[in-house]
Amino acid sequence: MEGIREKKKRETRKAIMQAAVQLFSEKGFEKTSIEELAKMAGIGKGTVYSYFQTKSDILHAFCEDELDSLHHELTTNANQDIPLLEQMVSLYMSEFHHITENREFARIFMQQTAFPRDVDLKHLQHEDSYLKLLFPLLERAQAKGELRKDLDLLYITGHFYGLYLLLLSGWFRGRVQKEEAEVALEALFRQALEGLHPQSLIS
Amino acid sequence: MEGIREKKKRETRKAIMQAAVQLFSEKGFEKTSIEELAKMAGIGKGTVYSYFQTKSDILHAFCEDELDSLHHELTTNANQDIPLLEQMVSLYMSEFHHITENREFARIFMQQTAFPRDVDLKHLQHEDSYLKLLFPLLERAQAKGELRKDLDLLYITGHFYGLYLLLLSGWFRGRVQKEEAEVALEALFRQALEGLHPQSLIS
DNA sequence: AATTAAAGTTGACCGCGGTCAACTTTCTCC
DNA sequence: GGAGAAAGTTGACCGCGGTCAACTTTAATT
Repeated sequence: MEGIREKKKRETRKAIMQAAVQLFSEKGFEKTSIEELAKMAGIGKGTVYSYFQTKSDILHAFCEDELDSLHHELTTNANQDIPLLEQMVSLYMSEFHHITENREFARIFMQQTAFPRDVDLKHLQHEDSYLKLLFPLLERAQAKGELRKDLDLLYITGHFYGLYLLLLSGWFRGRVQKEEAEVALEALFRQALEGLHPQSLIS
Repeated sequence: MEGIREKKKRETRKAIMQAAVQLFSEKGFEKTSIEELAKMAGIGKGTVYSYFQTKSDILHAFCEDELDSLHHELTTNANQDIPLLEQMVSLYMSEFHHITENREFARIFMQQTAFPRDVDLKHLQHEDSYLKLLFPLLERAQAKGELRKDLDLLYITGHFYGLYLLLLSGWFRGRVQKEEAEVALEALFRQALEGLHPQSLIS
C-alpha cells in the first residue's frame, strides 16, 4: 500500500510542474524565479531542489513528458501505407509544431538536448525511444523497396534527424518561418532520398 | 589620427579577451566570475559590461574570431581538385576539431548559435561568411558534374550543415567519439550524395 | 504508546551576473 | 589654457539560482 510519503511526493511534484508550466508560459522561463514558483506550489524554495536538480530540469521534465505523449500519439497514428517521404515529413512536422509552440521551452530544451553540458543517460534513453519509433517505419520502407538496404538504420535516422535539426535551428535563427517549414523540410528530405549527385554519377 | 580613447578602448578590449581566454580555459566558463576576470584585465567589473553585453558574449566574440580565422585558412587552403565529398569532409572536420578542442567553449557557442534566444543580425552575418565560403565549392562541383544543377545551393549547403550539426550533437551527447567522427561524417555525406532511395526508384 | 531512526522540508545565506548613479578622463571649442 | 560637454569607469547594490544546517514529519521497532 502507498504510504503518506509517496502520496505527498507525487502531489508535490505535480504541484511544482503545474506551477512551472503556468509561470513559464505566462512570464517566460528566465523571468520566473524559483522562490515565486515554490510559493505558487505551496512549498518552500529548498524543497524544489529535492525534486529537481536545477531550474531547467523542471522545464526539461515537462518537455520530455510532452514529447513522450507526442511519440506515443505518433506511434499509434502512423499511417504506414503512404510513401516514406510523407511519413517522415508528417512525423517531424508534428514534432516541429509541438516544439515551436513555445519558443522559450523549446530553446532551453533543444540547447540542452543537442549540446548538453555532460553526457547524460537520460538523453540516451530518450534517443532510444526515438529509434524504437523510427526503425519500424524504415524497415518497412526497406521492405517496400523505398529505401536502400545496404545502409545502417542508425545512419538513416540520423540523416533525417540532422535535417530536422537544421530546420529547427533555422527557425530559431529567423531563417525559416513557421509557414515555410514544411516545404523546406520536404525539400530537404527529398534531396536526402534522391541524392545530391546527378544520376549519371551513380554507377 | 587615433586619440587616447580609441587606443585605450582597443587595449582594454584586448585585455578582457586575453583574461577571458586564460581563465575560461583554466577554470571553465561557469567557474570564472566576471569580477575575477575584470581584476585580471586590470579594470573594474562594470567596465566589462561596456565592452560586452553578457558574459557569454565574451566567449562568443572569441569563438567568432577563431572561426573567422579558420574560415580564412580554409578558403586559402582549399584544394578544389579533389572530389566534393573529400572537400566537404575535410572542411567540416577542420571545424569539428577546432570546435571540440574545448568542450566548454563549444557548448556555449553552439547552444547560442544554433538555438539563440533572439533572432540576431550577428548570426546572419556569420552565416553569410559561411555561405560565401561554400558556394564557390559547390558551383565548381556542379560545373564538374558532381552535383545536381536543379537544386538550390542554399538547400545543399543546408543539407551538409545539418549533417554536421548531427555529428557535433552526437559528440556532445557522447554518441560519437572524436576518433569515429570522420568516418561517421563521411558516411553521412556519402549517403547525402548518393541518396537514400535505391537506384531503381530514380526514374 | 514511546522511542528512535529515516526521510522530507525550510528559509537564511552565499556567490554570481548584471545595473546604475556618481565619478574621472578625454575631447572640443573659444 | 580653461570651461563645459561627452565619453568612459567604477564598485556598491539588486535579484536570482542554488546550498545546507536546523527543524518537522513519517516510519519502524519494541
